[in-house]
Amino acid sequence: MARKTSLKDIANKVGVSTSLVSYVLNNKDKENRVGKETADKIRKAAKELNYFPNLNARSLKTNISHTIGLIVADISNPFFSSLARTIEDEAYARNYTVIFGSSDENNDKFIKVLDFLSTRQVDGFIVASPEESRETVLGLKESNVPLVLIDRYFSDIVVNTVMVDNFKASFEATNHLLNKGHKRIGAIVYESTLLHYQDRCNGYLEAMKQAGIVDGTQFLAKVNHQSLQTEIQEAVQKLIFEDKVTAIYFSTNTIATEGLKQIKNVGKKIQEEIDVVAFDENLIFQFLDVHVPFVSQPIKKMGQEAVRILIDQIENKDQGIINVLLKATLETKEKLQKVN
Amino acid sequence: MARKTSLKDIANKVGVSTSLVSYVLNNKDKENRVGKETADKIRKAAKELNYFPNLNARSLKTNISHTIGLIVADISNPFFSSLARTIEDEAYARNYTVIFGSSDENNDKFIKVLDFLSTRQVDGFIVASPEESRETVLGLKESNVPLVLIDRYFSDIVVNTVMVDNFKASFEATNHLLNKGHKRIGAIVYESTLLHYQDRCNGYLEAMKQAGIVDGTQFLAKVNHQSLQTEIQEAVQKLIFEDKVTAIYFSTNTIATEGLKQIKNVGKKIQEEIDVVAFDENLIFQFLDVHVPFVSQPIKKMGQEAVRILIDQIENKDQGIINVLLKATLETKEKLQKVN
DNA sequence: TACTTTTGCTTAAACGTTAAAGCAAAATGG
DNA sequence: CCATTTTGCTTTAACGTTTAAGCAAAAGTA
Repeated sequence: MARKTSLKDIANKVGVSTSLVSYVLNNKDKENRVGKETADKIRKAAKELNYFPNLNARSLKTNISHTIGLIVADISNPFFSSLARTIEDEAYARNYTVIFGSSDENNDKFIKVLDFLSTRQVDGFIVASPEESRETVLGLKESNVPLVLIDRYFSDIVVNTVMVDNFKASFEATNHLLNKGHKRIGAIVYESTLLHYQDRCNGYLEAMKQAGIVDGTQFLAKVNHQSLQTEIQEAVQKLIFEDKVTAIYFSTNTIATEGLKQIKNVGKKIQEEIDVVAFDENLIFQFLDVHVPFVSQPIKKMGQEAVRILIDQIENKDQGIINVLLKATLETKEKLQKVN
Repeated sequence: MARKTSLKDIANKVGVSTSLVSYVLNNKDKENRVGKETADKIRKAAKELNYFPNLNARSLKTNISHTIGLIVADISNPFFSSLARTIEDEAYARNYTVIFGSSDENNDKFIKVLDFLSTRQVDGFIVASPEESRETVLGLKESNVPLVLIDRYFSDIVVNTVMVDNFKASFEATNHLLNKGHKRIGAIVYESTLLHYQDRCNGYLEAMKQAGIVDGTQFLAKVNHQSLQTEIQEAVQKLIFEDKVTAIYFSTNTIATEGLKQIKNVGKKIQEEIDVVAFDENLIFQFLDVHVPFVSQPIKKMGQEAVRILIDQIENKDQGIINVLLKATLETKEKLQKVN
């Protein structure tokens, strides 16, 4: 691979010092009293030699790499890849690139990715922190690297966050079912230490409690991330046949997918026999003969806010700790029809 | 953000020169005759000071950034995000990070992303080149940056590629329908200059031709990427009601999703009334009451091969131009049942 | 004319690394 | 015991930038 052209190459060609070239190409020629003619010659030569600055060198000198690190649970998960996309767009627009890594909900992998990216001198991190990562995030925060937590948070770590109001959305989703007259409403949630998942769980429980119908924990199934498929299979069967629920709330995308499959598998008609509501949009909803109400997350807004906060922090337009709490809205059939 | 510890900090602490520290931490202490005790002291100090090398500085010196650039059409598209994931895993395992960008099937954006990543001194590119990007890819190739094209190719540009045999897979998919006795088989493909899409189209046409039943072009609907939804709507209606096809081949993931929706919308039963086959797996297949045969792409293998070829090239284990053609297999109901 | 100011440039040092070259002291060999 | 080799380290320069400081010539002022 041929060596790229450097400031020095341009300087030699024009017959000036590299400093002048640097000033001109950074559009600081006016402040630094570079002659108009020389400036033009330099710009022309830069074009001719197809010059691109070496950002590593610049970063070494300026300590700003214009790169942000994005760590999510799994980039191939549609929620995170959509998030990644909006983060990419926003970052590019601000002249930043993004390096990414997946943690697989595993703190050790998370640490590995963090080290990997630190080594690349990223200017800051946008992080969806995995299970068991409290200490790691705390350490990260204490290292004073600009940091924004997205999607997940820790109640006792004061740091920038961009979150969705999971509790409220869950509460509303459950209420939707309650309002339709259901009393025996099941819920399937992740067995997880992650607070945002617990919020979803608590939103459901609170709605049930306020409705005063029954102790919600009775109809609550917690499933494990690893053995999702079999556990959801069991959960759906238990809820339907033992607990005789008439509706189920699925608290995540993946749970909804598997859960709906199971309802079909056990021979029940979705919505007619077992009413449902889900957290997160899902392509498959379009293929059910009925409309599944779902909690829609403002992914684009989340990504934009996260990048904005992070870059402001990096560039010292610092405004202290910022916590953005976005509203996730329940999309029902009625609501959609109103739009059309 | 507190300054990170550098080689110099360690050198000062131990009381030696930075060179020694560099040798030791790069495990070149033996070759460079560093005393055992000093080496131990250096390693200890590095631990204590929580040293991480500055890869920008190293890269500046060595001209190797251990970063690869990944450019796809859209990272939020499930095919590409899955690909990104396997590329990430493979790259990390080889001590490389990946920076990504989406081209949106647009050559100008593609060029912008390329420049952006070049500037970051990536060691090489894995690229799913967008529409109208022949000249750009040619230029990239001529710049001698290590490069692997993935998913898409140009017949007249000799460069590393990792492809799937689209023609053959399409041919087999169409034959599957022919073997079931269908004669009037429609196909919906992208109107595109991208050869891999054309290959899919040609695979269909060739199968139809060999079957000698009818001129396939008659049942071929080309749809535009931009106005997908409406065009597929029209295409499906035309194929079913005017051309009286009894089966349809969907040549991409997105086309299949929209196409299947339309079949339902016009009141036809999938498979019973209109038989189908699709290119690429799709979550929604699980939600149809019938099994949709589909062409399964070896995404993991694609990512692994691309990274392997690229890094070998970067590290000069150069083996000339490599073209990998992977087989995409038709997954039918019968086949799946054999596995279980 | 003799000064100050402005203009247009160069020099030099630094960022954190790597690695070739150099150099003294200790160890070895005959 | 002197010459050679080995050992253990340092010095130096370089990668491509940025930027403060410096300096001579031209222009302005009085």
